[in-house]
Amino acid sequence: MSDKKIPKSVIERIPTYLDFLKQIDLNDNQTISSTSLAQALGLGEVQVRKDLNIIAGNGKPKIGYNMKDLINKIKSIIRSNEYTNVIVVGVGHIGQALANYQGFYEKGFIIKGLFDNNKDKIGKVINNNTIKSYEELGGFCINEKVDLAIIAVPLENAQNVCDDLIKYGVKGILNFTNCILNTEHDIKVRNIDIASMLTKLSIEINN
Amino acid sequence: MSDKKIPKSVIERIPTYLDFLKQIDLNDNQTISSTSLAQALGLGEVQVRKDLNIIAGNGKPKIGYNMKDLINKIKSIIRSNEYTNVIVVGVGHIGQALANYQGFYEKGFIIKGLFDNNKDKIGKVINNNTIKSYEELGGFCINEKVDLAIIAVPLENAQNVCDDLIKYGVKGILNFTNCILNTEHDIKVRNIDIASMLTKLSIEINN
DNA sequence: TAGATTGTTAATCGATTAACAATC
DNA sequence: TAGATTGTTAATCGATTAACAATC
Repeated sequence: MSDKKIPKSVIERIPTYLDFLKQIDLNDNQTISSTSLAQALGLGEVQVRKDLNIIAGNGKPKIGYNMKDLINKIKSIIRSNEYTNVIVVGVGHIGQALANYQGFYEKGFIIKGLFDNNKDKIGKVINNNTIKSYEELGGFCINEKVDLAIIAVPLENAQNVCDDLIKYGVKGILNFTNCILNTEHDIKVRNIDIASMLTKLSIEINN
Repeated sequence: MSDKKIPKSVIERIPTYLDFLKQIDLNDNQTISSTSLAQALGLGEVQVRKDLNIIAGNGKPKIGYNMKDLINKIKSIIRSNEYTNVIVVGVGHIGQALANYQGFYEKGFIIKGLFDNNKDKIGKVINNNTIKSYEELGGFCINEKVDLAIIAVPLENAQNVCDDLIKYGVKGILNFTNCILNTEHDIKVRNIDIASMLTKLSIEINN
């Protein structure tokens, strides 16, 4: 990356910007101002201006930001000019839902493989993906250059799977278990712990 | 609430503390120090001490924190001495996975109702819950005093469902769509946008 | 008493917001 | 030129970390 590091807080907002920009007709609107973006997304307008300056850095006074350019800049930050390969490890209820999830493709992700160690599941087809044996994980990750993996296995297997994925060169993990994954290498991990989300909501309601 | 407001950053960590405390045998260990907690959870020890002070506020020098007391304090913050009723609106792939999710009960949540507007789904039973018609939503929320709801409907219906839920007295919403929900009232919303999570991971990998 | 551990006060850091200058 | 809109610099705010005093 030639550019400076993007602050964590800005990363959090980038998908929101991209989603919104994508849904606007580029023929009708060639530029957009930070003011209108801020209003539509419920953010501060100075914040949006600062974000866009970090992301694209070529707004024009009086005119705003060129939408096409903005979208391309964001896409290049995400590296989503091409599709990114993702695998799902663990095809339980959550794993199945993910395998069927329609939102990935339009955001530039393709589920390339499903893995499970349950013999009854191996070979079954979900949404055009055949469930593979866990033994095939290593070879697959290396051959297909898998960068991102989703862990949706039972809690007790999560750390093992995580260790394996790192070994096989995966660079980012989306973890659906509430296991605190131990990762020494510089791999990126994000956790989605659904029950904890409810817990946090519960606290906020009473806070 | 008689106590002061709990800062947002501390709320984020409370489920982690509780999960960890619960898995320790209370007979073997009656107290725990901030140092050991910090190490186990990969947090700073001063941070843990500050958090626990806000949460419980009765650590004893040389001894640490009484585990039983700590657990009870956290539970009272979550209001999870009793079970909290949750409903799921939208029984697609994600909704079904949630209906089957085993992690809720042990964290004090019970899925009390599943709702969908698809006639083919209404009446079907998932994990002991019969899918109800969307028309029944209002009466159900009011009668059962539902505080928390999970939205897992298609994007285009999300705002409508949200408006209805607010009308029916729901206080917190877990939103699985990538719709930016518009809520004027002081209702708490948390978003789980799975595809955006992958997007953020993608950025971090290249950042 | 001495040492471990807590709680408090001050310093640092990053993110947000405000004020204002630059410019198309 | 005047006005809208950007970008920059400074102020504020909240969270984290560091230093240290209090105490069981």
